[in-house]
Amino acid sequence: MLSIGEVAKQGGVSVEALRYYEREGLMTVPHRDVNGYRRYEPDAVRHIRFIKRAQDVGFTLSDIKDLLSLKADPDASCSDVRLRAEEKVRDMDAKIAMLTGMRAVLSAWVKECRGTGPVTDCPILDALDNNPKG
Amino acid sequence: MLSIGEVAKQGGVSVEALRYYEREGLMTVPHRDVNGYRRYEPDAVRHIRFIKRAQDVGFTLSDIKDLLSLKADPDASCSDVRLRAEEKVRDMDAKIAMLTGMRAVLSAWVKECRGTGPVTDCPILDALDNNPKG
DNA sequence: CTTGACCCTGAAGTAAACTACAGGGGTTAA
DNA sequence: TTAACCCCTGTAGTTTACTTCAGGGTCAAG
Repeated sequence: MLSIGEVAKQGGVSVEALRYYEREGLMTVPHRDVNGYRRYEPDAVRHIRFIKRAQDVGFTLSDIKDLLSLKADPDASCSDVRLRAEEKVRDMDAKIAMLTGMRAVLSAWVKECRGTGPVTDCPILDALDNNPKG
Repeated sequence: MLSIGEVAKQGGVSVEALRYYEREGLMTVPHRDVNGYRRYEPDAVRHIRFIKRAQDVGFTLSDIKDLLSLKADPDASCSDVRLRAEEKVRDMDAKIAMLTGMRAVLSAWVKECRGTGPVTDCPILDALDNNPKG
């Protein structure tokens, strides 16, 4: 049995984050010691790492809550999980596409700028002002 | 002279957003009519569109406030603007790289999943659990 | 004279994922 | 016994870019 501090350290999160996960229903409520301290099974560390890895590939805590209930549901199927993952991949594709587009526009403007001279004659500001110089 | 509703419509933002920009110092305080209503110069629409275009290429309102003060500063140079833009491009590159990495990992997991069978034998959950199946 | 469209202020709510703070108790070792 | 840690609760703050709400004034048309 581990204290909250030990779980936090081994899981790579803060103690406050653990209490937050508990409040948000991402973890089963741990047992309490006589003094009121939380006591975790060693398995809790694995659980935290699951959450962290899921975050690392783009899932939100809300998504993760959903994944965890699938994981715990004997009637759930593998395709339920795959659907969530595919949707997340699509979300990321959309974000990447949007960022890539913005990046392209902005870097094109940067290229037009010699970087010298007064701001009154700046191609970037002109572009933002919709005052194409050509 | 335009009412706030007219500026909002022509600028493509909400009335509340305009008042918000004013509070945040992104717009010069407009004149007031006898009844207390805001009265804008026609130029205000151009100003709003500047803000929107800057948002569309990834600048935050805080960045934009900075850009606007450069724009208004006769001593500012074009390179000041370019530095901001280059930094933003770098930020976006970092975000794109992070998303692309996450996407790659997740979609690799998806590919391992046949999408059939019980959740107890799901390669995606196994990966999240750090239980490589091979 | 009332209905509807517009305007005003100030404060609070939203999402996400925590962090920080106030105020207090438990444990251990020098 | 006092310092140095650890733990507890509950509430509030953080960031961004607004939106929503409560409560109320203004104005033109019918």
